[in-house]
Amino acid sequence: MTSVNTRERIVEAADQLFYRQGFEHTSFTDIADAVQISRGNFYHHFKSKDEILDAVIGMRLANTRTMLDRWEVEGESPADRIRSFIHILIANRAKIKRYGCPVGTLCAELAKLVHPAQGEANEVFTLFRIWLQRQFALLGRGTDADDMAMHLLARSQGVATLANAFHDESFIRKEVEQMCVWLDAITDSSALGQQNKRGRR
Amino acid sequence: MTSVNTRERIVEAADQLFYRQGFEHTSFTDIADAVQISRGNFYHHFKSKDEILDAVIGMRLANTRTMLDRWEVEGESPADRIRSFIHILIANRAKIKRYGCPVGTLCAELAKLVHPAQGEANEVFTLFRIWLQRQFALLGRGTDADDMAMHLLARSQGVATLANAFHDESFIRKEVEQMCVWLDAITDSSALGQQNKRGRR
DNA sequence: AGTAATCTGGGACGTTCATCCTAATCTGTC
DNA sequence: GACAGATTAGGATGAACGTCCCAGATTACT
Repeated sequence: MTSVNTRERIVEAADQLFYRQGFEHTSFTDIADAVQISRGNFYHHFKSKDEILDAVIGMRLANTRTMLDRWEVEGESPADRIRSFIHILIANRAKIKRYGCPVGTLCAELAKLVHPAQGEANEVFTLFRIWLQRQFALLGRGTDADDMAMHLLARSQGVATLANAFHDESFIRKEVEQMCVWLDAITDSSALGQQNKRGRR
Repeated sequence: MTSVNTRERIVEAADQLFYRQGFEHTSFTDIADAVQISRGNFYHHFKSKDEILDAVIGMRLANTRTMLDRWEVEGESPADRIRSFIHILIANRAKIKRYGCPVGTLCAELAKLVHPAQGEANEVFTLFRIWLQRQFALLGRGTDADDMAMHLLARSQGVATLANAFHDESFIRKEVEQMCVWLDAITDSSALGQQNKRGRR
């Protein structure tokens, strides 16, 4: 019973450390110190470091699914839901400035390591991609819904990368504004007459 | 005399390996094998691994400066020069698909390592940023030239990140096309009547 | 209360790593 | 041809790492 708790604490600590320090640069000792647990104790919960990574990715996938599902219920219109996606950048701006995007940086690292978990890490991207694709399709963009999903994903990634490199939060705000303008243009052209609110922030 | 050659070969091999495997994941043995040199021999050319990194970044900075200077001479119009920048993505599409953007991935890695050379690595970004800013200023966009430079940098980074994650070259082509469309819109609105050729690839 | 399963701590092992050291070889100069 | 400096090879070193092992401690079930 308490072991379940311990396992969760390990995964959560590893999640944070992998994000902040990278997967390879995070050692068992780092995680052990964070969870206040002995090193050798890990192997009762996980067979290897890679297995911890799998658990971390699994948790991220679950959290992402939960978040997207919530938005699908709460968001009034597809455009609103897409705006929710765009505003992740604002909500997480401080961490993005320091550590970049958790999804993008992990995928990039695992790609260089030629790590077996590469595919699972990319699944998080796919989750966003398919979700966005569905929203754009609902906006009447059936043909190029996937292109638009990828386009928006790419812009978010680029913003995170540069905000991190230049340590600039204001850049995030500017680009988020631009993305919303772009989205409004999409919305207006596909569903004429349907006015959409602007100028939040 | 031969030592200069060796030093250069070390830096070039390290450059490639840092790109493909990441800085931390590349060991002295890896570089030694690539250059066909003994391990202990490094310390006659470099005092530490960090010093090799400095040399690699220095070489990248120099190469980037050379490239940008060449474009400034060759490119007929500022818009042409910006198009040269955008087309880096096309020229390097195979490597980007496999390893991402060399600049972005290195900056992201060093940020997580809290590495002292972080600032120097970011300088490569700054080089592009200032160069693009100048081109946009020449297009009459004095006020928001820097915003546009950052915007284009971000989009390039995002494209590289996703092309790498999804292993998709065609996505690069699509987005490059879109960026050129965007650039043409900028050009047309700022310099009316100056027709610019379109539809390459 | 007693026993089996689960959990935990801490040390041991073998590997890899960056770095250092030293002896040998090469190179250029007088 | 001798000598000094530059260059090289390869082993030594100590630290850090992932992993393994096992003896206690705790928990759960009868």
